Amino acid sequence: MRMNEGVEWALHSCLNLTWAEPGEAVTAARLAAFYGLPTAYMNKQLQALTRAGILSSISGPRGGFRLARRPEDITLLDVVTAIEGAEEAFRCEGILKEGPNGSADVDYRTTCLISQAMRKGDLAWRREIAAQTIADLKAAVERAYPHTPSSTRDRFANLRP
Amino acid sequence: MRMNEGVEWALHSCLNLTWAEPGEAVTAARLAAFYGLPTAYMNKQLQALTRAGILSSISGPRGGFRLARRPEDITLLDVVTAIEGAEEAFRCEGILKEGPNGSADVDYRTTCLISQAMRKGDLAWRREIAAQTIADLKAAVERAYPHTPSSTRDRFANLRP
DNA sequence: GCCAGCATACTCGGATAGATTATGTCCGAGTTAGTTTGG
DNA sequence: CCAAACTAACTCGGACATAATCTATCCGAGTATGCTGGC
Repeated sequence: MRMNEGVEWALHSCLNLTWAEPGEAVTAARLAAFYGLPTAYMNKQLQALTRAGILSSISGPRGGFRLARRPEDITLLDVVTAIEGAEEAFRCEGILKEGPNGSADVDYRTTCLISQAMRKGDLAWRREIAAQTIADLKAAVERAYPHTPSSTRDRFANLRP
Repeated sequence: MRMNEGVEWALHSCLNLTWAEPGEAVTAARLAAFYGLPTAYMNKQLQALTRAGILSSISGPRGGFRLARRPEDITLLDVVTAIEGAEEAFRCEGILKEGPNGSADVDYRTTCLISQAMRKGDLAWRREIAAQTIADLKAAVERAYPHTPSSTRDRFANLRP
């Protein structure tokens, strides 16, 4: 049950984009070089974020990615869902169908008590990370590491990808 | 981030074992046939539960598996951890090491604020499913479906695996 | 009739293949910037 | 000198390989059972 590596990349990239020059689009190559990551695969993650409406993309020279919404309106759950998909972690495949008194017509995701119990956990997880936004993270980082905004901008400016 | 299919099998099997005849060991073949699942793979899951101290196994004729502890002392988290392992879902690989002012000596799982934010979600999930035991499920099922204990025992007795 | 020894069938346990998903890479469609050429 | 068209480089986007993990299977080590033969 490991989460995709791309989730970490996506979260860091969204955060980094909050510190980019206003109106500036940052290319996938720069966002990847920021952490020494493979460009093409980073591009893949950014595409997923774009499809989810979290980033907007611009083609051609001077192109790249920028945040499509305000950081206050992007929750961590949004980012995770964009990369991982929306389905819950626990899979109720409805094995009760084959058990005693089982029926193929019943939706065991709603009637099976095990499924319900696991869903409680899933919902608690979702609630927790949906309560935190990129803006919250940005503020917390700037409080703990005040130099981060400027050093991020510097790195974007000086990186030669 | 899909959870192993085996988690569902393990949870149902633990529950079924609470309804077995007291002192009776149930073979992997019967537990698998209960839901029409492949025996050998079910055996693999039961082995994991045994290694985790949730079940105890007995070899030879009249052998099989039984609960190693009281249902009150087995949480859903115990079962999930036995199958999935103990590591958390979100992977902080410490990509900040390669970022500006990054250091190879720092443990970014504790200092990275993104990692901390995601850990909040992970802990909420763990807390929720650790609060529920096999005994709780057993009681809930018996309340909702009173015939389940006897029909489970019947199926164990009559299954010809 | 009773007991000891033995063969046998049964069960778990770990080692071994196959399928699915995640990871990583490549090249083409579209776009913008700069250049060139003609008026 | 100015403007319009063109060239060329750059960027995203999706299609294509490779690696890791999950799923499924197989066979061997060990054990309790039931039988057999002797006392």
